[in-house]
Amino acid sequence: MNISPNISTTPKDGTKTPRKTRILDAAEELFSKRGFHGVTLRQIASMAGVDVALASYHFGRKRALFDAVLLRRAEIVNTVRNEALDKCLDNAGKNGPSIEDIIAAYLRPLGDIQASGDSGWQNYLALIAWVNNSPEWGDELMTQYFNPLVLRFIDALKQALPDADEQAIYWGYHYLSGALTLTFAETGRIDQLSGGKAKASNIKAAYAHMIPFMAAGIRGICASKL
Amino acid sequence: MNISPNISTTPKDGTKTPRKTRILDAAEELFSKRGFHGVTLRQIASMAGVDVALASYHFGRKRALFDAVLLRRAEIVNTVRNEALDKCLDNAGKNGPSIEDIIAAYLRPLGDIQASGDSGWQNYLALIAWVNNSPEWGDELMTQYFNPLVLRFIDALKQALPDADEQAIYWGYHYLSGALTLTFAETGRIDQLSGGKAKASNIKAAYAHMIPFMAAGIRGICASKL
DNA sequence: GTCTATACGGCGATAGAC
DNA sequence: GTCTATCGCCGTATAGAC
Repeated sequence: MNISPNISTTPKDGTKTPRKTRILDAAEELFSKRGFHGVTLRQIASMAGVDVALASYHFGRKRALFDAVLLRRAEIVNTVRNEALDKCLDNAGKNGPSIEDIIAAYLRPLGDIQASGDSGWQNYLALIAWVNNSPEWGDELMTQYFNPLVLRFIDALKQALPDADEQAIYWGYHYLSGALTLTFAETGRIDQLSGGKAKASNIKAAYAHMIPFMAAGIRGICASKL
Repeated sequence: MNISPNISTTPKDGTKTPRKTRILDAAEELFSKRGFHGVTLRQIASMAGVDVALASYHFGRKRALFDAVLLRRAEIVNTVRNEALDKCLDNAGKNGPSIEDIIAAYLRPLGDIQASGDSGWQNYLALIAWVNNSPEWGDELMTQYFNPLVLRFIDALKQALPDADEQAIYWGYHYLSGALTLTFAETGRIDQLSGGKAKASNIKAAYAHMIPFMAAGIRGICASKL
């Protein structure tokens, strides 16, 4: 599936794309690297090659531009991931899908997006990582943009682990979420720490390890009485 | 062990603590909530009840103040965690400690700090979460302040899993790190998502689940051929 | 040494003229 | 749809009071 309908995926010919889109692209890139407060409208405008005031004209306040950046790709991500979850549930036998299948359905679309090499999408995912870890807006924005999908995912886990303590499942999701978003953030820390033996740029490896790790972890806390 | 020698742990009598300390406390709190760029020196000075210029007098540039905040508690955390790792290795039988023991030694001191209820320490941990997820400085600063401890921890894991693929261990650490720092961040997201069934304020639950989760996860990716 | 008052150049977001 | 103007706050430097 094409992950970027209606979205300029940072084409070479920058001048042909609408200025409004160029502003969103620039904002996405800068916000993803330095967060909301670390970026100025002038920097965004400069990177987009437009006048400062054009951003305000199109989007209003700085915060509204930030929201517009988040919103632009949210629907697409949610569609792709919901489809993956549908397929996972449909293809399962009468006992339902395995934990691995559910987690793979949740993660793999993101891995595909990240591995596509589209820098716009990579910036978007890094921005989500920033949002998720923000004490200021993490709760509000993640709830606003991704709650239905997350709740479906957690529900599938509950069905696959009918005897599990509910609280354990929420904590398991929380850990998965933290690990996932640190992977999005691409700080370079794992490269440094491992002396190059593990690389953040090796997206396939990141997800290939993440799926069995999280499945085993969730099984672990749901099996053990705490 | 006392986790806060020489450090004012946000006492009631705010006026008695040295102004330099009050500046650090205020900076710690504000940086932890809004990040480096989201805070101004004037806000910090105002919260500390001092003149703006005093921060510059004591610390120089804004970035130097930020570093001073990080440095202040880093040595203490590292000491406590190194001791926990020492004890874990000493107490182990000739086969060495289990994965669970190693992870518990790595995590439990942080759980104790967080559960102590000291708001200064809680702000500090939230700030570390911010740093860890920062594409701008995450790699540089985490390496600078915590690398020796992290390398010891990873080494202990390698010894406990002699047949494991090295890359898998680094990825396992990476996931643990992401989960841990999202827990520090206390965004309130897990409360919201679970409808109150799991609470970020329940630190004991967070760590009680985290230890078996991570142990099972690391076992999982080290056992399976990928 | 510790601290305050003040000032400066620069850039922030935004509104209003064009 | 575009640009200029404005006002306030930014980080920082400094002169001097205690």
